[in-house]
Amino acid sequence: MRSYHQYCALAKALDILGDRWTLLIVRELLIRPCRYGELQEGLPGVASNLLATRLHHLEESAVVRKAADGRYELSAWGRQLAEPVQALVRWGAPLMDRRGKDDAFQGRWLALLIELIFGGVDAARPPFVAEIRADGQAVTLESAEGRVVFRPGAAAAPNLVLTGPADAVVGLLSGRLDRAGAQAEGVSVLGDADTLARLRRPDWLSGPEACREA
Amino acid sequence: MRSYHQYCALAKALDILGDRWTLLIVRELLIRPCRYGELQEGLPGVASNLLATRLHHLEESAVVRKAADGRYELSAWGRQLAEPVQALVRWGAPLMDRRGKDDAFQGRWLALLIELIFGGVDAARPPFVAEIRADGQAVTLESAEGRVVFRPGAAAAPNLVLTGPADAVVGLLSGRLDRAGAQAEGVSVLGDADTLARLRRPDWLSGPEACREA
DNA sequence: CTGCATCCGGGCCGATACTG
DNA sequence: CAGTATCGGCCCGGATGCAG
Repeated sequence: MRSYHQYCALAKALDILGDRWTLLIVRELLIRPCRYGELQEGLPGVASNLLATRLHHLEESAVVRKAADGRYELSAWGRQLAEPVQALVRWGAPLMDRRGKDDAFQGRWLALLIELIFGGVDAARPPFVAEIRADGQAVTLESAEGRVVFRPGAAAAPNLVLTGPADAVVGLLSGRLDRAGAQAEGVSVLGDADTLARLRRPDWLSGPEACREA
Repeated sequence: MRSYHQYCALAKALDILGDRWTLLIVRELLIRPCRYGELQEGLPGVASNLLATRLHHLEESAVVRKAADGRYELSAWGRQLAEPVQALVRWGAPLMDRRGKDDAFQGRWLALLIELIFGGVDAARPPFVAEIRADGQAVTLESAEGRVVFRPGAAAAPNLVLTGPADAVVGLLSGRLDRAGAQAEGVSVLGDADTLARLRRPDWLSGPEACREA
C-alpha cells in the first residue's frame, strides 16, 4: 500500500495494516498459528496472490513470522494487535444483529466475540461448559476458576448445547435474544441456558444501549 | 468498498471503515467537527472525490452526520471509534521513533498521542502548562485537577515551552529522548521539563519495552 | 497436495480540472 | 468554499500454472 506519509501514529499503523484483507489475516493468526492453506480456508474469497503479498509485507514489518514448522504466527508486536482488533470487534458487534444472506461463517470467528462478551476474570462465575453448534460447526465455551475460555470442537460433558443458525446463536450469546426469541429463530436449547447469562461481563451491553444511531 | 461477506464483527466493522482514508477522516472528526475544507487540510494528499465519497458512505452508515452549521461530526456510534482508534495509535506509537523525510505533520495530530501518554485521571499530578511548538505549530498541554487536556494554539503562561522538529518533540514527550537527547535533536527546552515526565501515565511505556521486534 | 507465482479484466485510487 | 467530473494507472479479484 502507498504510505500516507503522515507523521501520525494512526497513519503509520494503517501504512502497515490498512490494506484490504490484512487485518483479517491478523484475526486468523490471533486465533491460532496457521498454515497458508488454513489461512485460505479462514479467509473465504481472498485471492491467492493477495494472501501471499500481505504475508510478505507483514513479515517485513515484523508483525508476522514464519515458524520452524512452516506455520505463520504473530510476533510479540503482532500479538499486541489483540487490543485494537478487540476494540474493533466491540465497535462492530452491533452489526452482528443481522446476517447478510451471502455471509460466510466459521465457528472459530466466535472466539473474538466470546472473548468480548465473556472475557476477564470474575470469581463469582460458576463452572460451566457450553457446546455451541452454529451453522453445524461445534465450538466449546468453558468457565472455570472465574475465567471463560474458548475451544474449537465439541465438549465432552456440556451443561448446555446450543444448536442453530449462527446469527440466532450469536443473538442468544450476546443477550440480544432471550431463550424464547432464539428458539423462534431456530435455535435448539438443550440444558441450562440461564447460567450462560450469568457468565457475561458486567459491562457487556447489547441491544439499543449499544447505540448504532444518533 | 466491496463487503467481505463474512459474519464476523471485525469484517463487518472493516466493511465500513476499511477503505483507504476512512479511518483518517474519523481521526480528524474525533479531534473536532470539521468543514469539508478543514478535512482537506487535515488529510494532506486526499483526493477531493475520495473525501466526498467516504463522507457519503460514513453518513449512510450512521457514523458521521452533517450538523446544522454544515460541519461534519461523528454520531454517538462514531464517537465510540475513539477506543479502537486509540488502540491503533498505541500500537503504532513505536513507529513514531523515526519520521519519514516526506511525512506531513499537523500539531493537532498530537492530540491522540497526548491522550495516550497523559490520559486518565491521577490526583497526584501537579498543575502544569506546557506549550509545544512542533514544526512551528503551537499546541498546549494543560494539567489541572489530575487531568491533562490538549488544546490547539499557544498558552498564556506556560511552565514549559518546547520548540523544535516534530519527531524530536515527540521523542521528548514520549520519554524516548531525555532532555539532553532532545536538545541534541534540535529541541529548545525553556522551563521545567522534569515535571512533564511526572504527568505521564504510569502504564505508559516507551523505548525497547514497547517491543516492535521478536 | 500444499504453497505460492503469473496473468488479465475490472474497479478503486490519485491528481487535476471544473462548476454552483 | 464545497463539492462533482474525468481520466490514467494501480490494486484487487478470479483463474490458472507450476514447483517441491
